[in-house]
Amino acid sequence: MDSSQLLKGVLDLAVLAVLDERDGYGYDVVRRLREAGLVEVGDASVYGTLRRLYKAGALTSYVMASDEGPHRKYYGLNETGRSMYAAQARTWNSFVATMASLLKEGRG
Amino acid sequence: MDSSQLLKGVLDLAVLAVLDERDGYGYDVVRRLREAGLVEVGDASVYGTLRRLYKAGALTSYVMASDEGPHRKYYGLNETGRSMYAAQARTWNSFVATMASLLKEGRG
DNA sequence: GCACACTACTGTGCAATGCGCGGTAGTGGC
DNA sequence: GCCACTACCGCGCATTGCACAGTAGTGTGC
Repeated sequence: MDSSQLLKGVLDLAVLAVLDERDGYGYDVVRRLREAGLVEVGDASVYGTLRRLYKAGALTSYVMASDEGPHRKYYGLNETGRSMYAAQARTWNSFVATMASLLKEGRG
Repeated sequence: MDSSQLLKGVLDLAVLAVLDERDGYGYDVVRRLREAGLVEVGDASVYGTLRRLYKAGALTSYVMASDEGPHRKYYGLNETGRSMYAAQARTWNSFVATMASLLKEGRG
């Protein structure tokens, strides 16, 4: 198992988490995820996730010019996105708890 | 997000965990996972995972007759399986920790 | 002795999603 | 002009969980 498989279904949550902290554009989200420890995340995955979340109505989007390169497409959470974030965080936490109890039994 | 996506890449670990506790056959593993809280796990997924892990050399396999139905194909961890289990558990735990720090930042 | 339910395993095809790779563009340094 | 870095997008692939259908053994009710 490399963590690429672990990301399945959780990348949405991770992206929602960084955007909940503050709006960001694709390249920036990639950097923030990597700094947070998700070093193996691919840029294409993040762009794809952002587009998917936007299409799902969870994100707002606005374009801004930049001094240091091409334009940046910023994304931010809207109400739908925030409740999606909360719901997914809950699901994730209970899932983690379930896994924790499973793993403990064989080792405690 | 339904937890089916969360299972991606983690079902291996979950199956290794229940087999580490004690040998089991497919149907039994499904039941134990569901009792542990993974209620949405599909039987075909578990059988597929068992076959995959067996093919990867992580499991031993032996067939036993049963009083209450057809034969049962038992699976158990071998050395490879145990080290795979330990490695995946470590990866999982550090991944969970990374996610936890990500989620915390946006909420206090 | 036949239909049915429950146990137990298998195969096929599908859908979701992360990724590698390559392509397009803008800005600045040499 | 060429290259590096920033920034974004599209294509096709691999993995993997699942629904569904099928095979088979055992016991129950009639």
